[in-house]
Amino acid sequence: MDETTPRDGADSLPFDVFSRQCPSRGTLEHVTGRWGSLTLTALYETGARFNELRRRVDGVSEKMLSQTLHALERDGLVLREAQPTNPPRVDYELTPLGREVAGRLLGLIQLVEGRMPEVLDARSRYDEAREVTL
Amino acid sequence: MDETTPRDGADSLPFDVFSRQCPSRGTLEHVTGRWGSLTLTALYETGARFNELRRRVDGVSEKMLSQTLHALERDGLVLREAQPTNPPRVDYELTPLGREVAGRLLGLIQLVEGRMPEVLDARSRYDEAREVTL
DNA sequence: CTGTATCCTGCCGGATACTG
DNA sequence: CAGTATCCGGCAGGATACAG
Repeated sequence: MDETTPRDGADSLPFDVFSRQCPSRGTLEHVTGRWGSLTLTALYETGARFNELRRRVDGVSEKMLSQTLHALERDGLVLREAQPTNPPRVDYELTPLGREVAGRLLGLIQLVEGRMPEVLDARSRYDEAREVTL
Repeated sequence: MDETTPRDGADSLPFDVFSRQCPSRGTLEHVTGRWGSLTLTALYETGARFNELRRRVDGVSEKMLSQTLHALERDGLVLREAQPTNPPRVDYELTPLGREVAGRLLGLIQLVEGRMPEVLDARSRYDEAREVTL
């Protein structure tokens, strides 16, 4: 593979996330970002209202959840349904595309969760090896 | 589902990424982070040396690539092989676990890349709707 | 070539207060 | 309840220089 080739099979890709200015990179960051991934997967089983969502995603602030939801809604991954009642009630749920993305994220998360023992093991070994040198 | 239940089926999970202090959250962030996801998938097809990797991941700085690689190596996802030659030569490649994770990431990335037309469409509609209101 | 070390800036993101 | 507005500290992360 010569160096002008970005990567295998990527020649014909209109949206290459490995290229700096490609808009797909921004979307990927929304999806995989600190709160984006958790928000999407939190909506996988069932939709939720704002505060319910806050409770599902432990640690997220109002501001960041709001920002995250707006970005995901703009990208067409989350659907926002506001009801003009009093008190106001807003439901969030995944769009079909959002569900596909969330499904993949869920798989990734479950893989990571399931392999945490290995990860923690690797960390111990890594840290131990570093301590000796120090 | 009462509010003490974290989420469906998660009762018995030792590592729940939805909980704030769980170490799995940190690993997930390494994996899905801005540079982590691109670095891992860039190594999927074949290992690479430092500068080759920098070229594959367009836009990453030396500092961030170095940091990212260290974090991934510590978590047992990337293997670092330094050869004591002059000039120095260091090869990076995925561990078996890293390959599994990268595979999932690759699927996610390809999904996003393939659906970018839909995403851009959704964005246009969203922005248009906002402009009217402003 | 393969990195660290240092400096510096922007903006991420938390806390708080306020609105409808 | 469902958010926006504002302030502000910390750190992510870029640029640069330097080391082995």
